Amino acid sequence: MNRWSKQLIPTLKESPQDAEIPSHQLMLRAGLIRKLGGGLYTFLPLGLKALRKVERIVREEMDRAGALEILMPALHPREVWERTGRYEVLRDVMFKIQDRQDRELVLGPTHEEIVTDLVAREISSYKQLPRNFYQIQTKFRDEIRPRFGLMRAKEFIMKDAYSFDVDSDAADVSYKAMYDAYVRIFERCGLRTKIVEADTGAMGGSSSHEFMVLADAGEDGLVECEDCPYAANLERAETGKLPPLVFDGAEEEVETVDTPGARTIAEVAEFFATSPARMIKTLVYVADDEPILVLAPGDRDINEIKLTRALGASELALADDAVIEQVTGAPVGFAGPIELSGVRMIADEKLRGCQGCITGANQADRHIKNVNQARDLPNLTFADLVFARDGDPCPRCGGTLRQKRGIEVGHVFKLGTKYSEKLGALYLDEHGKQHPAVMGCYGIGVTRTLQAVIEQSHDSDGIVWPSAIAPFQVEVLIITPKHGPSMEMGLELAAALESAGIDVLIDDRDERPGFKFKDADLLGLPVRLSVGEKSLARGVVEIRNRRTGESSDAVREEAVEKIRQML
RNA sequence: CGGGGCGUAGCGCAGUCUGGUAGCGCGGUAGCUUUGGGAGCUAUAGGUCGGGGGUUCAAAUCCCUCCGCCCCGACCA
Repeated sequence: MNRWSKQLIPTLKESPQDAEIPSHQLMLRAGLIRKLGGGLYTFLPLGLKALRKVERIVREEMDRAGALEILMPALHPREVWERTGRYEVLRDVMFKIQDRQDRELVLGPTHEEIVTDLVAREISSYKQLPRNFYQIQTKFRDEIRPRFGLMRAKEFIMKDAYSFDVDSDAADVSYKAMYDAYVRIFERCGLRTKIVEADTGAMGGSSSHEFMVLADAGEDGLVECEDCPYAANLERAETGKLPPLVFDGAEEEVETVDTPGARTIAEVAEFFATSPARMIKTLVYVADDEPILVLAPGDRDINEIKLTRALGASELALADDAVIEQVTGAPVGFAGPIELSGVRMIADEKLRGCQGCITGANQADRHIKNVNQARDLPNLTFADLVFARDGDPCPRCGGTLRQKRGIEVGHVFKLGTKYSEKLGALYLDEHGKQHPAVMGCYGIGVTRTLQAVIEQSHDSDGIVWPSAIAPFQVEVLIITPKHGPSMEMGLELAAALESAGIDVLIDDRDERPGFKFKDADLLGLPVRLSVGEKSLARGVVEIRNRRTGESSDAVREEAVEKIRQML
């Protein structure tokens, strides 16, 4: 019997100062978590109960998909990370420590190296493949900026899985199995997710999908097509072809114009009394030590991931002022592609065929107008370099893309053989020939998923838990605990519910009814069963659905069955 | 790391500009009343005013410095 009076459920009437988004506020107010420091949280009994339910769903679906649960250490010797070169890549996100022998260890931010090392030692034959290993474990990342409670924490619980296959086709099958398992997991958690094409980032690999929970508080931008299933993370999203940008002055010769004080796109556009879209934004980047002139429409933002990819660069950064002046021969703010030689240029596709545009003259306080790409910049290299945005055409069907924000709760990657080659995860085929295993990796942010559920399912009164992961499914609220018959009836019903396999919390506190009702709404358990003197006098108890707010009376005998049907 | 904000009782805040007995609401404890949507009255406990240094007869308040937290940005699996 779980009695509130014996629990630790410290609810708060007011929202703590340092919580900004609804899910974070509610987790604190409903007594699920407490903060220890930035990005560090204690799970209180109720929060832990919900977390365990998410974990159980994840475990069941991973097992069902044939993955094998293991548990790897959170502490790793530095050398393992150096073997793949990722010590450098992830240097800044890893917590580093020394043991008493001054050996260097890191707290694991992820486990590709560790699991691949295991497979390298234990698997040697095609007969042992495919295999998929997973764990549910605490990860550590020295986040630049922890945020929003569990949404981005320094320490968080992740389910990570790693598949190993004989070849790429087989790996696709493993990938699909995980993809399908993820769909079921999030469905069972009561989450509506949007699956988007994603960038593989520091993970490497060929393709990946992210499972996003649409929410204004989400940290990731994404676009989805109104007319077809296309959806992608903004980091990756492409756009369909737009008509060439043609403005007034298209037929006229280029002309250099004095533009005193107009330096930014907005200032220049204002000077010419036109829109930023007419500007050819010219940025100087340095890619692997080589300066590059990057051109884009003035109202678009450069997507550095796309740019890096298009250039085939490994390092990319905006040039500093000195480099810009050296390349353009002018102060910052007046760069342009016209009559500039000796520097590599790349332009966004949307500038192809543009006419009547305005750009910098590579002279202080001067710009050039009537630029016609085909005539004035005939030898440009084009690539997709800018972020897609709301209203752009869909790259698949030409429909309209809508921009949204989302919380990334799951991510699946096809990794290829990057890790298996470097760490020697090789197997022998039936002809005795050695091959690296083809890998995939699959993550679910378990703690983040829990918070995402609340972000997606709450109202002005509190949390609205999906039944599957609610800390308890039913709250038996005894209105006047001092009234003997009420208490007896409450305990009896709670016992009956529990024998029916339903999790029950009994609010037996000696508090005013209104106070307890408010707390019940805040906690948001799916069903509230109120036992009070008045209704007992009529021989009934009250059953209320948290989500719909509908309530109805039930006699003792039918209460359990009625509740069971609501869950 | 850049920009902004904050740090005063468990929580939410006032007081800081203009130095002079540390406050309010909620919460806690005890009692009485109340009891179907965050009750009322009374009493009571609870503070290194984030830390350190300085100025001053006197510092929550002014100065220096450090720390922590939140937001925006950059960055990130």
